[in-house]
Amino acid sequence: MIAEKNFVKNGENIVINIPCFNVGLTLDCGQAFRWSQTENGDWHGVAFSRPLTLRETENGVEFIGVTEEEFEKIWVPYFDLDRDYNALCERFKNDEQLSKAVTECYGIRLLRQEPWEALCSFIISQNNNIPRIKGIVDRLCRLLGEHLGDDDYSFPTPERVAAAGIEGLAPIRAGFRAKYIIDAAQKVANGEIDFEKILLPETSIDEGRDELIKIKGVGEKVAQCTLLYGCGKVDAFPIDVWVKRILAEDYPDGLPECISGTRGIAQQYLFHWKRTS
DNA sequence: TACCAGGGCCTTT
DNA sequence: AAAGGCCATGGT
Repeated sequence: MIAEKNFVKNGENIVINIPCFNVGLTLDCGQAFRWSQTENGDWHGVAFSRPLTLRETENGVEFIGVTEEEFEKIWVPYFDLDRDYNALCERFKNDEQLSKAVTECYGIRLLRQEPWEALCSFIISQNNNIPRIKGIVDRLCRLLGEHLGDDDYSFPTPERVAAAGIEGLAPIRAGFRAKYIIDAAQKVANGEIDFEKILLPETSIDEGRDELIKIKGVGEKVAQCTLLYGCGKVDAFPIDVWVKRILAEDYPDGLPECISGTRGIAQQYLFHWKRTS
């Protein structure tokens, strides 16, 4: 179900036309690391072990080769298509800086990724740059993920990663982060970290954070990223070097009231706006 | 509270 | 082409 129900089946494809969905911005604004643009301008990647190609046309966004069932079950939640971003952005415009951010970065949607993938990806992100993060994640998936045909691989399960061990991860060249990835994989695989519970709406951000920081190499920032991008906690608020700068320069007296409840989405607009301006 | 931990991208010289 | 700064950080 989409808030503004506006999709049609076009042969093998689903075409949607909804406000505030810029595919390139959404997939390349630093929240996910497994999407890339092909030569003809399409976007291709893998999520939930399903390869997907997206195409922006004048009729809307085409989900190539996707059934209605897969669209509803997988891609509507992944691309947060049930949320009314126009209403959200209107609310954000009550703040001066945010008003610029949502105008200049119009079309960003917050992706609802798999919890384990988000956790692992943001452990890899620490003290690292985006091109290299993508490289490490790509090598991890090729090394331990399931081959899905063509050049597509699933994100490896925590069990597979834990079994590989620190030495087994050497080929992905994650550096000092390898030991953190293994500790995370072990704690998720043995149930010490229970994403089923963290995913429950009644589990608070603080509760989730307290669980996640038990993992070596997971501090406040990586925990907040995992909750925001992987656990549907849209009020989680990761503070990296860019957001720290924004807080110091633009919000010395604290965050505006108009983002309460969805602070993480506001953060995504501010982060990308600051980084690209 | 500093400083250190892989490695490589990217800008500057 | 070589150098050096920097990077969606956390541990010690």
